[in-house]
Amino acid sequence: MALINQQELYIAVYQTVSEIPAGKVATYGQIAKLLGLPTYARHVGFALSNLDSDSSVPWYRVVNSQGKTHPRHAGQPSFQKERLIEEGIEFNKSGRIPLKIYQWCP
DNA sequence: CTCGTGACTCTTG
DNA sequence: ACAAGAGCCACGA
Repeated sequence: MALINQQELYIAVYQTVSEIPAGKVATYGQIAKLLGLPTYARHVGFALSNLDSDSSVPWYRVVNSQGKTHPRHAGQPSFQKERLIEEGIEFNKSGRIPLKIYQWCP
């Protein structure tokens, strides 16, 4: 699908993120690529930053390419971990998610 | 038009 | 595994 307004991009991001099944994770870059925007990883992240805490979008299933989240946004680092573990996702020794196993493959 | 900003990604060392 | 630098695109001032 061809976008491209910030608003449309946000909507598309929310929709795509919502499609992520439980027990799987995706990276910002992956979301962007799925939308046909390989270089829009930052915008994907920005779209999620606009998200309200009341939103039903599972943003915690979205991590960066290293299977981790930046400390920049991490208000509650344990929240994401607990939430993911609850869905069956386990963390590596270094606290990262093994994307090889848990990355969402559409 | 130029500059600064942003939940990112990739390549190096 | 971690840190730093460069690249990337859209938007507001």
